[in-house]
Amino acid sequence: MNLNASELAAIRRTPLFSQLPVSELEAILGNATHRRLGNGALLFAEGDPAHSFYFVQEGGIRLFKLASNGTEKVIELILEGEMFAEAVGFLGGQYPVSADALYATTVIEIPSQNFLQVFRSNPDLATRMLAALSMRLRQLITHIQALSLETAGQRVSRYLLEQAPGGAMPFSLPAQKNVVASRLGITPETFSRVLATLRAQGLVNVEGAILTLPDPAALRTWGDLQQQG
Amino acid sequence: MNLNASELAAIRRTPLFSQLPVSELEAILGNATHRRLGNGALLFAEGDPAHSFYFVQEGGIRLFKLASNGTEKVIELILEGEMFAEAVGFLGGQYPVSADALYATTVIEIPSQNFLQVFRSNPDLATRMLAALSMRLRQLITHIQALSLETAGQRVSRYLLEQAPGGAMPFSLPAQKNVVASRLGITPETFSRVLATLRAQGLVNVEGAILTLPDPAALRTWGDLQQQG
DNA sequence: CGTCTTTTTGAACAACGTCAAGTGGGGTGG
DNA sequence: CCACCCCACTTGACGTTGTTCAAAAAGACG
Repeated sequence: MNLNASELAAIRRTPLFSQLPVSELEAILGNATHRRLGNGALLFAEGDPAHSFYFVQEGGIRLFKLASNGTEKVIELILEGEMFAEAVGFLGGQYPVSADALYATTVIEIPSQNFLQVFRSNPDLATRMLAALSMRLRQLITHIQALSLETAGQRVSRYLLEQAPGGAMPFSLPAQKNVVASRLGITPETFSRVLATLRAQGLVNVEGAILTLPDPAALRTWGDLQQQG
Repeated sequence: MNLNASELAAIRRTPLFSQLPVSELEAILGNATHRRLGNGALLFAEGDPAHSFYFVQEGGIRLFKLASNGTEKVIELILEGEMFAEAVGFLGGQYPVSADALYATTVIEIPSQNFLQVFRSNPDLATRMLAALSMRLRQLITHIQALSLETAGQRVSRYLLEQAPGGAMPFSLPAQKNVVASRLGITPETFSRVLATLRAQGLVNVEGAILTLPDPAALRTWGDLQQQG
């Protein structure tokens, strides 16, 4: 195994692997390797044969799709300590999205092959896997709902509320504003404008890259008011 | 078991159960029951405890979410012979969407409990399940992409092309136009207008409720041209 | 036929995107 | 230490798409 103790521990903190016996975890991670990615480096492209899934050890990953006119649409942002592309091995097909690094990033690449073997003999792992997937399914459904019936204001306020740990703690955006904007399905300009109104109303404090939500409840109310109709 | 032979056969035509040994299939379907729904009848609501998944024996189901202002957004349309909500049992939680009948509909309600048991002892079923889920995951990702970077015209043309079996065969929309429009994330009015232009250009023929695409390739090209940017 | 619902059509409006010009801050080199 | 540049971000003016509201037309059904 190519991983050290602290890396193992990190992987064990994911819901999927938290209670897997050591022997099986080792079987899965047997061929795992590190991949170090510079800022913006491509990890895989949409359509590439899907042979591995990934754990973000440090940094962040952007999952996106390319439209035929060349513009990119961010589907999801994966941050430190999270896993992604776990599901792809099961169709033996291709990655449905492209992935690149939000900044200097280290991922652990885990070939799906070993995982599939352990999976077949460990019902508990299988169940966890299903749970993880169905959770992601729900997130995507929420995402769809947000895109199709929320205004830009609603999406931004909701996103900020999701980011704020606890509710009023300071936090920083996980990526550049144009990336976050794309994740929200809006342009950087619109994102900037919404943030400006929010700041003007005292609902968001901006100090450099650090954001604070002085009154999360008020922000939530404001978001609801944005509703069109 | 409450199901007759032809019902069993129908269920066996789903990818998930196509190769499951009879004994296990019977174990899963042991407590299955019929549910007959009138036009528009509610099967379950978002937030209801999720105890079962469903097979559409006859008719169709609309999965939707309610916004806080009361408007409904269609997430997916489930037609005859398809299954849905397979995944919910694994989180033991609540349905993330509401479901009602598109027209008079019969579904087979399968308690997830039995399924979970068989699942734990049958790695093959588990693998199929994962495959099914990751396929649905991909569909949702496509859906998200469509909503966030395709114009109304593109979405309609793509949807029509998806519906047309083979390419040029006549077909009818699976639901009323306002339902389909919502599924596409547009208003009925916009849907109607797009269809009107399409008809004017000879790309779609409308005879009552029956649509035909005389030239699928041309329709696809037209859709690509709608691209904004 | 008359009524009710679905669909179509029309016109005005609003939200968001686009294009373009500015602002500001952090890093680099003088 | 300061000046400059570069890049991300902001701000402004304008155009387009799709929504909204309203009303007419077309089906469905008794």
